Amino acid sequence: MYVKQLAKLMGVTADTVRHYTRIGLLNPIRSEENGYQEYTKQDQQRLKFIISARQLGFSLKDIQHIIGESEQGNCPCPLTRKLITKRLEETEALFQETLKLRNRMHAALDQWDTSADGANASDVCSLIESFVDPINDSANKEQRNDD
Amino acid sequence: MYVKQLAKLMGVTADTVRHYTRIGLLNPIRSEENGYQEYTKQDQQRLKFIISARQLGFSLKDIQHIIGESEQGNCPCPLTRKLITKRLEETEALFQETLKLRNRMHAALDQWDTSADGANASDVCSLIESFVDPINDSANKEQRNDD
DNA sequence: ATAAACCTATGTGCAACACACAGGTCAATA
DNA sequence: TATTGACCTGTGTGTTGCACATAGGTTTAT
Repeated sequence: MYVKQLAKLMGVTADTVRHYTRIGLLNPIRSEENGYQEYTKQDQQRLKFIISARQLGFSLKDIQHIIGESEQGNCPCPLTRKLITKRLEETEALFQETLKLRNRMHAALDQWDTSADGANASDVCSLIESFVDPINDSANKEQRNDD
Repeated sequence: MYVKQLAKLMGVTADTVRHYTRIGLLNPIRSEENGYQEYTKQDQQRLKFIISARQLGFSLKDIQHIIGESEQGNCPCPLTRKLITKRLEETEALFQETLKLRNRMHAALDQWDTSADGANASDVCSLIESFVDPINDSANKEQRNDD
């Protein structure tokens, strides 16, 4: 089976399959007559595993390590548990950051809705330069003991 | 002012300043005696703008375009509004994806808490290969009309 | 003068692919 | 049989926003 067929079968792009092959996650056989990569059932199973692991947030390097453990005859599960814990922390952090960014963007759009496009010569874009984040504006943060 | 000093002053790394310089966002003057980049007050203002824009989710390329508009004498605000709308959509999508990923990871950890590290020879990692996502498992999705 | 500490510019690496390119393969047609 | 066209292939490079490594220059202390 050539790259395109495997890709289609597994619902990914041919470039993705080539990428996994390049970094050694898949090990097709180089056809002698035309130089094409020939993928076997094993590669197909392997690719399925990679896709599942990616869905759970593992990086390709994580997956390499997990496969490495497995191929050395060790049970990869402890490593898997350890890795997902780290990835979960990162995902949690990304989630929080993305949430905050989204809020900032909404706040900016709200503010810009009622502000004109005025252009001082001194700045680049008055909208951006005069944006005050109501969430992170320390004067408006939680307590207002200054009145 | 050299790169380190400007970076420290603005709360970013010297590498960040160098990066912005390399892609033309900052335009320091090359000192003739030692070949170092000399940053002016203008660069400092520009850097401040870049940092603000980054906080609002604009890409460096967005910022280049906005600055380009401004330097051509046009008001960049319409462009700014258009760009942030696009970026907000992307951020919203990322937010949703990250949320779903987080949920999948939690579900996996929950499931793995009560499942042993069993290792079938045929698979790479039984934890990953036998993970069933309760959220996306179509058999458990909303309606159960098959009974 | 010389050593140590600190700074600089430039080149490369990272993640996970997507894209561009040049050329090979295969079936249909003239 | 030759040729056209559609489709496929591998390999090289681009993407984003920096961080890191390297080699060397500057400055200060001795």
